[in-house]
Amino acid sequence: MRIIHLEEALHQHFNYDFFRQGQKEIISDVLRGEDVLGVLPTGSGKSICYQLPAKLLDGITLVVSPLISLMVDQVKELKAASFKEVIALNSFLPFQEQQRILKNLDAYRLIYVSPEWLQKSAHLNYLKQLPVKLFVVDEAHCISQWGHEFRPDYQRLHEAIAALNHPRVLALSATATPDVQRDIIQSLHKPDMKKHIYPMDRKNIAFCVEEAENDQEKLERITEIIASYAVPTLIYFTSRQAAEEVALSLAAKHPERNIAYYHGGMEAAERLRVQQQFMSNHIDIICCTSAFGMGINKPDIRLVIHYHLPLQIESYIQEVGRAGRDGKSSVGMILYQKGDFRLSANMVKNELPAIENIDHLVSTIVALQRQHMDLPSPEQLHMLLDINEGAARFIQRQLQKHGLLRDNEWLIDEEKWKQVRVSVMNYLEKRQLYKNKKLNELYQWIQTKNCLRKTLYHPFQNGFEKPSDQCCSNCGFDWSKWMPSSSFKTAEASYPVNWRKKLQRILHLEEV
DNA sequence: CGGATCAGAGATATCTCTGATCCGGTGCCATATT
Repeated sequence: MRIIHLEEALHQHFNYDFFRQGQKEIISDVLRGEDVLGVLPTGSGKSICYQLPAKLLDGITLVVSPLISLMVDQVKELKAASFKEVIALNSFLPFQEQQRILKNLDAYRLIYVSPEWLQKSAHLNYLKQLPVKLFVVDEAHCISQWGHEFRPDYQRLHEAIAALNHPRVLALSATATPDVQRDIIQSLHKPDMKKHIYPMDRKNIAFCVEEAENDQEKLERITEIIASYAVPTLIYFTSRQAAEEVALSLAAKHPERNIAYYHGGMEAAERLRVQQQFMSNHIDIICCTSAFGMGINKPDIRLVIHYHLPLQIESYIQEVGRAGRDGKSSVGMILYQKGDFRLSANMVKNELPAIENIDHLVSTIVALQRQHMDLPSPEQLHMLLDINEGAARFIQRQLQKHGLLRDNEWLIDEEKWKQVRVSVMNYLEKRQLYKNKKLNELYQWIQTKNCLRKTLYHPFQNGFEKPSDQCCSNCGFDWSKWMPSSSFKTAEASYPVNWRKKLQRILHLEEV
């Protein structure tokens, strides 16, 4: 085999002169044919870890990506860098065009797909005819965070890997705690994955936890803070409605700032616009749900405030990690009130079905079958049982796993259900316990009297870097000593009035 | 927790108020006829 000089290849194909931390080690292992789990901090160039192998391997690299918008960005970027043999396959492609592309898939070296797309046997059949040499799972923590309930096809990637005759696997993530790493490895059925784990602590972020009595007080605190600091800011919420409401009242109190909201219930075009205006500093504060963030690479976000708590520490690390990508001093602030825990606990609970829901489903299907009536599609499950969509997906996945459901076909009989009921019930309990454990970890962390930085990172890695500015509110964090550098100009100074008007229209604020 | 929604009671046959109850967040996918 020809000896490849990786630096030369990197220069030749991507015009970089040297590798960043971790890249070369991961790429060497991948080229050697190993299965690899790579956990690299954000902004460290994770995508090169599979893009360079895609150039060097004699075959196709398949990348599973969680969002269409991420795939589109990647493809655009690669094409701009004259890597042309790239395609993203998803529901945005017109049917005819997809058919045409599927018949000519061997024209590509790098193919992006969603986990759902990959589950269609017709799609997989096309891929099976190709020499797929590398199977990449980008943002691999999704396997653990979404795969159990929200997007169960993330837990079925191992089926595709087997169907493709076991190409080497590369799973990449920026924040995978040991719990998540275990989950990824187990779910992919690759117990011998080689781990390349790099620390994820962020020395330029100071952590600040403050307790408030109620929502009113939270709002007042945020109002004060954004009055003092005109910096790009994210405020995270658990409810879409709360995000919108707070955005509106902040906008009313701070007419000099450009404030928008962002959540999954908005039109795609609107979401894109808010995101782009934030990137270009036309918006400086976004009140958002967890929908905002993946793939956002704005270097100068200085302040990330949590108005509500996320459901696990992993989510918190991801969300706060969007601050200070440029290495400059930033703050992660958590505002909480005692009752917030109940909100989170409720969300966790609603994500899982009760075993009675499944009993009810089984007897309903059996009754319908007896009367030769039409059976509901699995997609209608949450309507039928009047449960959360995630809970319905959980049922779907469990029935699939035990052979009571195949594609869209119910294979239910009461005897079979009786046999597997106990194991489904056990799994359900296990998930509930796990989720409560994760929630509890976060809650313990918020309430600790010890150093927040140490308590946050200690369970996941050995030590952490000395903070470059202030440490945390348990180590004497002082707002008055925080001097964020701001490349940011307020919209008033740098943009003509019509921008303001436009933004106010976005916020549905009529001019008074 | 806080809000939205709903059922039932109250003074009167349509509405208004009150207390109980429920729920909140992430995104793929979809293939049809004129």
